[in-house]
Amino acid sequence: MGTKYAILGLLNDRPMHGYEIKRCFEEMVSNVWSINYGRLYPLLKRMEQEGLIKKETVVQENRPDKLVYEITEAGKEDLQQWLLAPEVKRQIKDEFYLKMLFLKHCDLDTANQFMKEQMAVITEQFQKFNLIKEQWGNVMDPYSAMLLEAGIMHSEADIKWLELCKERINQEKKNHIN
Amino acid sequence: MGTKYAILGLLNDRPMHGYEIKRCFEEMVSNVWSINYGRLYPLLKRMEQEGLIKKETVVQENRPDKLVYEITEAGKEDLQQWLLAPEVKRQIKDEFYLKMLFLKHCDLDTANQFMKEQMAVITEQFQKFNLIKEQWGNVMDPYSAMLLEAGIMHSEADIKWLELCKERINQEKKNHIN
DNA sequence: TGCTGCATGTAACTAGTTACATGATTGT
DNA sequence: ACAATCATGTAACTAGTTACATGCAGCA
Repeated sequence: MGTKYAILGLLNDRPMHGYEIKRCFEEMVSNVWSINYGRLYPLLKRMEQEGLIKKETVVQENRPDKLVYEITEAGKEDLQQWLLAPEVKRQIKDEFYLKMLFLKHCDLDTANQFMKEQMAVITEQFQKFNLIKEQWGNVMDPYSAMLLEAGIMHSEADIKWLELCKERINQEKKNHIN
Repeated sequence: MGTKYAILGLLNDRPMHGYEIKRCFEEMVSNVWSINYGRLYPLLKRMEQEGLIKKETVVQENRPDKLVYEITEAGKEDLQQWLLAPEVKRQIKDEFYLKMLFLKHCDLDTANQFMKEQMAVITEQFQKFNLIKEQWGNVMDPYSAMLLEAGIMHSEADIKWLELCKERINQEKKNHIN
């Protein structure tokens, strides 16, 4: 349950309300995780019942009330315990790779068209990451900067891989004609 | 729905029964996708109802009957349509990255211990991929070989990234003491 | 007047996991 | 005698998505 620990990890910095947690997800961990309200609010309730976090209602003027959640000692322990175990079952699960595998069922033109468009998507992502690094790299906290770096390095790997696939597929499909 | 298209993609090669599809998942796409029987069998039924695949019962001696599924024209069209659109919402979603982010909540020793163990896991994976490449690379079909290459390149990226993180975290946590 | 942001939530849904049930055959 | 392989399935569960509902504030 990554989402639970992502929430605990964010709350270990400082207490936050749901809306704020969602914002944090978007700006800090969007590269490697995401959440939506339909999952967030019920999960916060459950985590409070389990004693991992505790709630305080903050009444605001001209604004809806905020339910500010704070991590408890039990929550901190749970987080630390999760944190220590390395991830063993890792997988680069992405439909992009599935599509690449099934390019074997396409003709060469269609395959090349797909790879061209996918390459555009990935390089755009790569450039976006680099722009963020240039603009915010100096003021970012080092751990968020690390995640950004992971994004950069993996899009770079994808670009190189796509280049390799292009060559191989073009060679393979041409041989198939002869 | 990646699983649906993974099944269609496999059946586009040749007709298969459920058990066989599961085996194919394990040996061909396990690197980028996976499935379990609890999802597979009901999904096959649904896909048959939707007219994407059609079933034929093969009676066997000394073995349970097989339900062999074949892709239909509608299924082929559906597959092709999915195949053409590049993946735009891409994310390296893995709890490993989350854990790396939350190493900020650990002391230096704990963080180093985690990174050491995680590094062992990733290099083992990397070596396993390379062993498969050496042993089977020449006889593998080029598209499966491509997926293997993706696995290699991404574990390589993770190794380099972890190395970078080690340096940064050690520097950062030492500064924090002073 | 209408849009965006703040703030919390639910209902209905899809996707995926785990554990179990059945029962024969083949290999150690 | 026991485990693995072949073969299909279901029930109960967890995880995650999408769309909707409410309502006020501030801005163009």
